[in-house]
Amino acid sequence: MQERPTSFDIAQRAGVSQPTVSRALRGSSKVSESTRRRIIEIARELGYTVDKSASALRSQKTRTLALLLFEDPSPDESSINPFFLAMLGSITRSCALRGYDLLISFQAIDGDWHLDYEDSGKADGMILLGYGDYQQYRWRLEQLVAKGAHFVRWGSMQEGQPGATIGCDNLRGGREITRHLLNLGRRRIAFVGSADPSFPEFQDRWRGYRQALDAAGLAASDALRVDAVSSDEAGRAAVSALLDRGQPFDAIVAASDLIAIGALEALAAHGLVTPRDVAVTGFDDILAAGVTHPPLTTVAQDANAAGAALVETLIAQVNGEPVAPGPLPVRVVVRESCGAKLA
Amino acid sequence: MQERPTSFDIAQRAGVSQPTVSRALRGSSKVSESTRRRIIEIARELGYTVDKSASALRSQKTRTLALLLFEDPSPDESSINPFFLAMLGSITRSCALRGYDLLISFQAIDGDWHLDYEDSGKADGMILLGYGDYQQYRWRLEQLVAKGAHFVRWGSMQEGQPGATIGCDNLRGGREITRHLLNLGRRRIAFVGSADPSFPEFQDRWRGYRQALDAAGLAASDALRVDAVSSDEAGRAAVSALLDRGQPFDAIVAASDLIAIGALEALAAHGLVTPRDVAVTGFDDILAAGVTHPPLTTVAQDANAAGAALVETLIAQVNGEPVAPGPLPVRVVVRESCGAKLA
DNA sequence: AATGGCTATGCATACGTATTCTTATGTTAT
DNA sequence: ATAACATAAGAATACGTATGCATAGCCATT
Repeated sequence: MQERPTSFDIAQRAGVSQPTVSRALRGSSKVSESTRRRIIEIARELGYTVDKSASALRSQKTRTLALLLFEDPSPDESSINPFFLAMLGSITRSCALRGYDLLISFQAIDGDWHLDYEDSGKADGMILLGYGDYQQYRWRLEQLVAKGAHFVRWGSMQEGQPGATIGCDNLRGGREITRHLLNLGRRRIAFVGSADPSFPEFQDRWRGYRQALDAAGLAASDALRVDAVSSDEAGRAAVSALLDRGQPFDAIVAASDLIAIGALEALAAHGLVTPRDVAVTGFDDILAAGVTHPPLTTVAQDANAAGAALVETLIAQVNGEPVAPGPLPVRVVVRESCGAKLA
Repeated sequence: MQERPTSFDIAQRAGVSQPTVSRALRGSSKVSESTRRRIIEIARELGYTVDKSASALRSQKTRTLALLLFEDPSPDESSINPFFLAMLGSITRSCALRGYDLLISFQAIDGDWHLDYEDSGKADGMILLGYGDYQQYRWRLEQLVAKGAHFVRWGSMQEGQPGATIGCDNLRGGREITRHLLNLGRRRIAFVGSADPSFPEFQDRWRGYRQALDAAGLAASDALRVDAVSSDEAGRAAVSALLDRGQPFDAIVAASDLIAIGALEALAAHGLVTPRDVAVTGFDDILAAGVTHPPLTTVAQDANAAGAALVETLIAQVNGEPVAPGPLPVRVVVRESCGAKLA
């Protein structure tokens, strides 16, 4: 266990003062190039690294971002939404590229997270990730805005929301996947997923679904919509309930891949063949979507672009450069559950 | 943007000194219960939170752990090993339970991570997660030990390794899944995955595979082993190569689920039916394993237990309480790719 | 009543860096 | 030669908390 060298140690060996060391290492223009090189060399020899706590305390900047993940309603021990996990990768990488550390934390959406991270100097800003009841959410966002906290939220991009929000084009995604099914000749298309304002992404996808039906001269029917939050169990239960209604349908637009996976299982359990009897589509393009039986046609969100956009926007905000990003593009990924690849 | 209150503000309103506030909030026994209650009340009113940087600087403890994820050899942009992602959830939760924050970071295994986190006071200890070439890894671990750094590694538990390691019982897992196939009457069982000391987990699984064959009086043949790192592409390529060898086989023990998924695809591409022609098993029980076609029989590692064990062990180590955890149990999950559920 | 011991609190300071202000050392212009 | 000035670096200090040490008050013991 060696003694950790401080900037004073470097200063002494370099024959300069401690502030000069600090300036040299931070790239200040007020230190001569020769001195800087000498200092950097000595720092490397001694294995010196800047003390994060001291630096943060003095400068009041942590160069750390916090990622807050909100659980789905049922805080099932092991399941995290795979799409968010995929974004985690790109968020982490984007942070690293910009020289930021990333704190990660799971939160109950009705917890006290809104008064912690930035206040306590744990992070310079936070990324908010998670489906969840927007009503419970909103006033906390407003509190954050009032405090002047820095944050970016992943979600449905709508007017009048407190703070910065980035999301993919859920409306367009819902519209295009539904149009895809219409083009394949499906006419009685069900929607599985909440259309409630509490889940604005799902609501947007549902609105897209309705737009596509309208454009085709078909009316969306409440009899063909059934609520489900994002889990395979919910999808299974919802589709079972739908089947029990006795309303005929030839396709299901699921509001997420997890729901779609549940839907596939429920259909199979009832002896229906996908896509022959009922076509099924998802949303998210998680890894599992490629290996379901049949493989799931879905709407891909670009998790990499999403993560990068969140990080870039947040850092800009922290630096006081206002930015107004647009919605991220989506893309229909055609596999087999929609029936497009049948003869 | 309000002014952040400090412990002095609390002290002033409570009519005590700043140190008393600090003691009261940290639960020191040297402050009277009535004073403590008053202070806590005032702190809550003012929305006070302890400044993490200042606290860390003074006490030299960050109450933060760092999770370092090492990439697979090819740093493919979007793919993270799903099993590690699953562990991430329980690691995060365990940290939260113990009042620790969690820093997360992706690292190249041959990078400079070993001299950063603890030195710079970013974290009190680190969790090391990732398959990777053990040779490149080992001397960095030795450096960490020499420095007196705190860390726990996820991996193969073997004698003489530097620092603390926690892993599941890979040997037993390999043995039991192989025995399962033997019990189902398979006799020409191939192993797909590296048997190289650079990937000790895979090597352990391979050793278990051999033990099971030995116990059944069968000899493991090099002709039925083919290298693959953990990705579906690698699995696909490996099984194609195996098929090209012309050696007959009736089962594949894949060293990971991702490899197994690649194997399923390669077999299907060659017109072979799983499990009729070739049974396939995986290792990890990632989410995707339940929805492959056919669903994958695999060895489940308990990601929750694993994450908790890592965190508990590391915190104990940080607190100077030495612990010596044993390997975590594994469990064969029987689905359909092994043929057990055929008539 | 004087002494000792215990409890609750205050005082002073340390943690290691970044920043503001000041000063020394040239350098150029007059 | 001197004044004006740019440049590089030092001195002093602030950031907010935690902790070792000192002390005031109080009760019990003799």
